[in-house]
Amino acid sequence: MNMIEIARGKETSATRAAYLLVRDMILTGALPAGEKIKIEALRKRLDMGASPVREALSLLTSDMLVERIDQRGFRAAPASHANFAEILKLRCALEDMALRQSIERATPEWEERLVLAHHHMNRAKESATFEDAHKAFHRALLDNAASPMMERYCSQLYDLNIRYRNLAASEKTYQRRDISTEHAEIFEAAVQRDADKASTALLSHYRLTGDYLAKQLAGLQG
Amino acid sequence: MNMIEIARGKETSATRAAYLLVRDMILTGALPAGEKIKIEALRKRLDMGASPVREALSLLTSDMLVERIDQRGFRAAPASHANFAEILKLRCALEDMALRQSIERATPEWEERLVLAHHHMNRAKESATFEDAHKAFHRALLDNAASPMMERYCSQLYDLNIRYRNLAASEKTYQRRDISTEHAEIFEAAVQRDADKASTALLSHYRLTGDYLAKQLAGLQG
DNA sequence: ATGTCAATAAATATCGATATTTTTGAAAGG
DNA sequence: CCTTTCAAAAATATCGATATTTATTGACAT
Repeated sequence: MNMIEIARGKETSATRAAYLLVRDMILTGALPAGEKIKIEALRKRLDMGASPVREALSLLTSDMLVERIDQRGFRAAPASHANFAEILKLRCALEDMALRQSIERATPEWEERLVLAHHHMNRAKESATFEDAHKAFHRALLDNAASPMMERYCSQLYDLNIRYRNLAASEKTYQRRDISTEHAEIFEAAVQRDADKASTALLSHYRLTGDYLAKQLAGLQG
Repeated sequence: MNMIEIARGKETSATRAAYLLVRDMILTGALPAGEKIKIEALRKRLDMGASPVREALSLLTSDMLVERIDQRGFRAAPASHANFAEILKLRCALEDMALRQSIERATPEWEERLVLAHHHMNRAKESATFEDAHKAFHRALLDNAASPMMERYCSQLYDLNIRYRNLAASEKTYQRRDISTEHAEIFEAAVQRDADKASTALLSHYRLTGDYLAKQLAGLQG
């Protein structure tokens, strides 16, 4: 049973299966940035009708992973240095706000969720589930802001950033910096409910990663 | 010839026509907040197949004007005080950033665009085109930030706010405050390239309008 | 009355075929 | 040699019909 059948089996609707699969294809670069997405080819590859594919692509527009051009179909969102810089800037602004709001509303329950998310991430080091655990940790940090729109924006920006990480990873070098120390710093500050310290640590984490990635992305136009 | 035919004639694709029409229906309240949107009914009303309607609704999901629930269709995004407060907060944060960036990059060309936008808005006072001119003025303020994602977010949030204004307008009272003075203040500060002053004026404009609307929206849950 | 269950009705999701539009590529003209 | 033009090919957009899923109703038991 291949990935497509698994996704179709698990997910209730063909549209949702297509959404998740295409999303993954764009994030991993299987559908390269800026490239035209041909409905017919995708339709066959995913083994479903054109309607759910089109609908999935329309939904991916929300996430700024797909661009829709009236009467001439869809394309994977282009990647550029300028776009990457914009994502970094917006992330810093929004996550600063979300994290402060999260800490402001801190409860023992949130603290426990955070402890677990951090633990799971450390546990998953080097494993295939690390990416998921990492995302879950970052999500848990902001969760408590109880601000659905902000969460949505942050989640979208996280994914867009992952895409650039994957783009950079296809270049030769690998991350050297000790990420887990940075995560621990953010985590400790959040648990201590020190918003300034936590935010500073989080933003510095993003900016360091950003600088690092920007260097790897030298082959990008824009 | 009715509105639908006009929209279909002007717009190249049925999907785009549906997108604009349904968007308008939600912003004006013709499709009430939180209400289920039945494909078949819309399909007949817009006189087109189900596919473009579904696709338009999927696109409106980007704008947070429509919610999609797998296997049980679409609904107009619910409205609540909490949601309204969130929109206001995000607008303030993002537009502050965008306006400062816009002013930082100020050029004579931008200044001229701003002058015109402000003039058109004043000219359109009391006219049916005021809403468009008002939106154009606010857009022009942020335009020069040259940050497509930020512009998109700001534009989305502007529309979401308009929806609440329309919701409030259906209540009895009307705006008393002198809006044009506030606009003039923002405008003058921007032209003087005083970012702090401009941002303060803009945010105060939003917060005053926000407070005013919040009072009108007493009939809302949440 | 109240809750459950099955049968029915309604609505969504999806398919396959067709109409429209854009793209391609080769021939003609400057 | 470069542009323009037009027909063929390819791709998108849309429709109408059908399969699936969810919601409703009313009979029946508690």
